[in-house]
Amino acid sequence: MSTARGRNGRVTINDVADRAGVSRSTTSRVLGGYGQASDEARERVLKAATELGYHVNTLARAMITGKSFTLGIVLADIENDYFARLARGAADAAKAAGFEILLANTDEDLQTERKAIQVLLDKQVDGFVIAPASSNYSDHLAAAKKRGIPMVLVDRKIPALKTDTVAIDNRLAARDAVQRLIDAGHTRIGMVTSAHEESPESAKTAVNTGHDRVAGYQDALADAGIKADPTLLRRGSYSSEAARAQTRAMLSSSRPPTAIFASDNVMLLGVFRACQDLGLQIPGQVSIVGLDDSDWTEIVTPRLSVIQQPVYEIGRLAVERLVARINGDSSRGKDHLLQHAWIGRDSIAKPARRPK
Amino acid sequence: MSTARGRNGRVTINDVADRAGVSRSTTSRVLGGYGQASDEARERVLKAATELGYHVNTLARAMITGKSFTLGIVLADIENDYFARLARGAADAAKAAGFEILLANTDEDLQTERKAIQVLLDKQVDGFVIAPASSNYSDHLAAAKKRGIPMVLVDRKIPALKTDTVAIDNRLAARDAVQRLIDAGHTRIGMVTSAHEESPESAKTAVNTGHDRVAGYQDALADAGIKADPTLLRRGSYSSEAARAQTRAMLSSSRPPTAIFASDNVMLLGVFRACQDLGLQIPGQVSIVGLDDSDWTEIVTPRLSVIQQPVYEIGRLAVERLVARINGDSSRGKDHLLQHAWIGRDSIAKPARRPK
DNA sequence: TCTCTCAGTGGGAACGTTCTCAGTCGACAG
DNA sequence: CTGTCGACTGAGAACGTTCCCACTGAGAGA
Repeated sequence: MSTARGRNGRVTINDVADRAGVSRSTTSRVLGGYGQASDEARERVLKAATELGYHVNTLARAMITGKSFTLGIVLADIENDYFARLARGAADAAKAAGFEILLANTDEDLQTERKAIQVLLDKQVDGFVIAPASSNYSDHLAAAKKRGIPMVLVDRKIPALKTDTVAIDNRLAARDAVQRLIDAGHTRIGMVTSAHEESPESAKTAVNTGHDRVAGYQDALADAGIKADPTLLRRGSYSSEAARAQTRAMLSSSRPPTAIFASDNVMLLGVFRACQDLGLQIPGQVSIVGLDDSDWTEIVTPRLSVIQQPVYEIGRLAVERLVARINGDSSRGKDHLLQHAWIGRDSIAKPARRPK
Repeated sequence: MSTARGRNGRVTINDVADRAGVSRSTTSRVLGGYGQASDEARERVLKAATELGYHVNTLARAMITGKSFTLGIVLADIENDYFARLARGAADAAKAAGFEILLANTDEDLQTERKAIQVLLDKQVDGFVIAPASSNYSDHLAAAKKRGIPMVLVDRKIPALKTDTVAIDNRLAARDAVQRLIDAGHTRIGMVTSAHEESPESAKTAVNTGHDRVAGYQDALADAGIKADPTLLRRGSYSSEAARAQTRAMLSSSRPPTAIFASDNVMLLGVFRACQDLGLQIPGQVSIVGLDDSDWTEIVTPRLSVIQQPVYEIGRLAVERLVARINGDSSRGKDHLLQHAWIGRDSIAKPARRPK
């Protein structure tokens, strides 16, 4: 009961050793569960530790062993339900493997991301999972990799890094989504995305999720022999309000689309609200499909058809791969492409006849 | 450019000192920004540090200083948008104050919570923010407090701990929500909650958020002279599916309510879906009000009226209070009650006439 | 010239662990 | 009786910092 203490108020291994009447080394062996120790020593140490309320200082341990059993998770925004669910999958996997999670939001800002990674490294994380803000500027990631810090990319690829990446096949997923609209008879299909237009030089290195989805959209159109209309591809910043404005503009134009593909859940929300704004019947007057499911897609009227990503699985697998790397797996970095799924609901119908 | 290293592959302060031609002490002073150092020494140290790519090992620093600049955040579930937003507020405040965040999910499980707190303490967090799973069993929190670890409670109160608590006035908020239904003319008002029935002994210590909201519901009824009908107070586990089932049962009973108050966002989702299940018009046949806003409440049909909590602010303020404690504020623990707000939308109307 | 001060400096201890290594002791084989 | 082995132990170094303290030398004041 007597909570004896070292000078600093904390119970240290020395206090336990003193009370148990054995050396610091033996105490450490018992408590750390390695090396040899007689039954008697073990018993006395354990008893003393319990009585004193001893708890290991993992910082001190980490200094010696070089392993902090802490993982960094670097995401754009934990408030976005996509990342929240991803984080949950990651957290569960981390817990299962005995690791804790240090969280960082980047808000898609490269500078913030650089800083966050530096802080994580300073805190001696054993590795990190990141949804990188940019596919072009990844020197900070390359530097970390060079220093031997394991990392796993989620949602977005940076092939040059040759690191493990967990995601879906975004191009194929987008293609599948658009194909559903084509199957329903649509030929004027709009897309709302936050992917910026590719500049000549970024096109070489950028293999961004957003760009992949645009490519998938174009694939589907091309396969169906539909000529892409550039006015139907709307790019805005990554916010539902931007998507809302873009969608309103597109639908109010002289040659509006009969169906719209939203590149992710944030954009989908904006697309949906724009249709509400304009009083358009879904799917009577406009069909809608999104890439990414969300809680709300099933309770709005009508329920929205979407391509669903196994987000939780992505988070979980990312951490599992990361832990494998930390534990010495040095095989070549690999793309882990998980399967997307079609969730058919009520937001797609035949195209409405429109006055020419 | 030459990335010189200590024996372990990491650049240490010794490497920098050697290169700069000064002692470890001086180097530490310059890099740590304390104590005296001549301009010349400063310059040489900084130059050497940059050249070698030196970064401090915060673990080693924390061991000496006793401050890890890491905060624990213990929440039920980061996937719940309430907690996600709270976490975001906390993360932003932490970043502003120069702290990092170690995240833990408890799933409202007491055992998990105990473990999580132990792990956080082992990792030497400087303090933590917690939404405690139980108001009754808080010995682990009391123990941490006794050890001098600062903590701030969010969303839920444990008066016995006498610690800072950041929340809204749940009883008043619930009362306000129900009052809106009464104002619209309702007298048969149901409530769906996850708060368990109070047992005689828990009633003494438990001052749970859930119980407060039930009390607020009862306050409003009592003030209006409405006799509470126990069949209209439905308790289920904390999941929207449970709320959905409870709501369906209540609405299908012989004397259904004309309006329903949902105690939180998870419950509200279940209530809403139950109304959809039964094909009931909202607010024509049933009025609905919730406590907690969510993304989806504004896009469903009809848009739901709710009491909104300043969730982000709660997270932010909690961390600010925590940081103040860490920095020496030893004033008495205080309840910080933030203002809730009424968001009037389209889910409340006069009670429908029902066949007797 | 002799103090006194004070900015600047470096040596060594400290933080709380783990790890390496040499040593003791008893058992047991030859 | 000697030698070898293996279980067990503890002293001391190490991890990468910060902190304490004593020392130096230059400048100021008497």
